[in-house]
Amino acid sequence: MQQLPISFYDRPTTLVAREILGKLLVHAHDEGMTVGRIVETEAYLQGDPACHAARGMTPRNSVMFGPPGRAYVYFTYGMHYCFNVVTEGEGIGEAVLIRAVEPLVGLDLMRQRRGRERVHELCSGPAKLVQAFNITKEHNRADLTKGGLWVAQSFEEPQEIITTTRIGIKEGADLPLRYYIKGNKFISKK
DNA sequence: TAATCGATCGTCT
DNA sequence: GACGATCGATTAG
Repeated sequence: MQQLPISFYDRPTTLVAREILGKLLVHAHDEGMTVGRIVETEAYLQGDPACHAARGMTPRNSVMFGPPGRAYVYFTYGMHYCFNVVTEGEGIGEAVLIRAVEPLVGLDLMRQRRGRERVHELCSGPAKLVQAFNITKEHNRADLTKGGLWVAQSFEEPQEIITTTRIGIKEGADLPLRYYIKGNKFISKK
C-alpha cells in the first residue's frame, strides 16, 4: 500500500476526482490501521462559487493554493470536519472532497470511533469518514506522500463512474462535479 | 421514503 | 451577525 506520488495530484482537478475513485485511503494510527476504498468524490474549482477558494485566499483556504498532494481539512456546521486532497499546480486553489469510502480494514476501530455498528453508517459521508478514520484538524496541510495518512493504488479499478451534481451546496449546485462508482452501496446519497 | 429541523462554532463580511 | 462542501433524529405521507 504505497503512497501515490505528487504527480498523481498535480493534474486537472476533475481528472483527479475521477481517477482517485477505487483507490485506497489509508491511515496508520497508534490505535490501529484503517483502510477504505474511495467510492465518491466532488471537485471544487477555480471560478466555482461553491469552492472555498473562489473569493480569494484566506487563512482557512490557503492550503488549497499551495502545492498539490496536501490535505485540506476544514471545520463546518460547528461540529464536523471534511477532508480534501489539493490538486493542480500552486496558486490555483482547487481540491477534491472525499465524500465516501467503502470500509475495508479496521472496521471495529471505525465502529468505536463512530458509535455505530452498521458498516453502511461508518464512512458514507464526508464528515463520517473523517470521524471513522480519526482525521483531525492536525492533518490540515499534511503531505499525503509522507505522513501516516495517504492514498494508495488499488488492484481493482472501478468499471463505471457516474457524474452528477454536488450535494449540500447552494451556489454552483447545477454543475456536474460529483463522481461516484456506479452501483456501489457505500456512497452517501443516491 | 421524503421532508424538516436542531446542534454548534469557526470563518468571513 | 450570518452562514455553512453535515448528520441524525423526528415527523409526515
